[in-house]
Amino acid sequence: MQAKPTESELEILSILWPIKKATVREIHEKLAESKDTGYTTTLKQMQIMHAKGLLKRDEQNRTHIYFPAVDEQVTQKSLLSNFVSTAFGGSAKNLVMQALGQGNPSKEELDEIRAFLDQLEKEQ
Amino acid sequence: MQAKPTESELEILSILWPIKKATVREIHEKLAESKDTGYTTTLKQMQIMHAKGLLKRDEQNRTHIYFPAVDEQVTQKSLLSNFVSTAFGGSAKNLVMQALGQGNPSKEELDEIRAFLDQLEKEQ
DNA sequence: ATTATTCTACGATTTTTTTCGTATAATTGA
DNA sequence: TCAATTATACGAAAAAAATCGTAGAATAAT
Repeated sequence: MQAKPTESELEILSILWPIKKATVREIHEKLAESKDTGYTTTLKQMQIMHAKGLLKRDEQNRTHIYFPAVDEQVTQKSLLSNFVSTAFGGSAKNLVMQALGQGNPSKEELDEIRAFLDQLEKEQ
Repeated sequence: MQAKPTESELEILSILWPIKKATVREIHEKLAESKDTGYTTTLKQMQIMHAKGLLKRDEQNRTHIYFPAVDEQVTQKSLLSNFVSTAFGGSAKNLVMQALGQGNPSKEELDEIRAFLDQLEKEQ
């Protein structure tokens, strides 16, 4: 069973998911845009994540390369489920409306969501 | 400025928001359904929340009565905004679709959401 | 070839969050 | 009335999460 990533572990995963792989330094520089911690902090964090099984890494070369070891969708799903129940009293609808309200979605996105709603209903 | 509630503070707020007010014992018994911590732990937690300004309380009687001091929607909004950006790379749409997918919403809820989408689009 | 830079590993500290024990006062009930 | 129960307050400890410094090895730059 996969432990829930902490806040700062999630930051790292979020960077890593889209780009698939990265060195500690690359991650660190991304992080540095928004927070102000030392390089070894990022390094240590990623080592811990590796030990926990959240990241994989290639140790062939001196500069290790890290990969996500957990699937983005799967992780999001479990975080979301936890979040909905603690922050939104279990109501996905409330969360959805709030999210839409502040997300400023484009017409295209709205249409995608509509299509998705239709499909959901049909499946039922 | 309002500090972000921690995980277990959020559990307490979630109980309190719908029922508006409660004693420590009432909260504790609710919590006891899902976790297994002592009474004084809940008490202390609520005292801390009071000190932080997350809860108000009426100290008239020996058994204090606690109230939420932060608005549910406002708090949810800020938590959500944080959550979307860390867990969903800032894409509200992705979060919404994932939430709908697992929420198993009823036809009524789906319709509400559709109406909401229409309204959003009109506003733009 | 030397020096400077860049990495990892390791251990430790700091900070934050959660939990609990004990003392004391108020209330309840036998 | 006197013992048992139920509250709060307070301090502290335990647990979890985040941060950093230093050492030593590999690589790069001069």
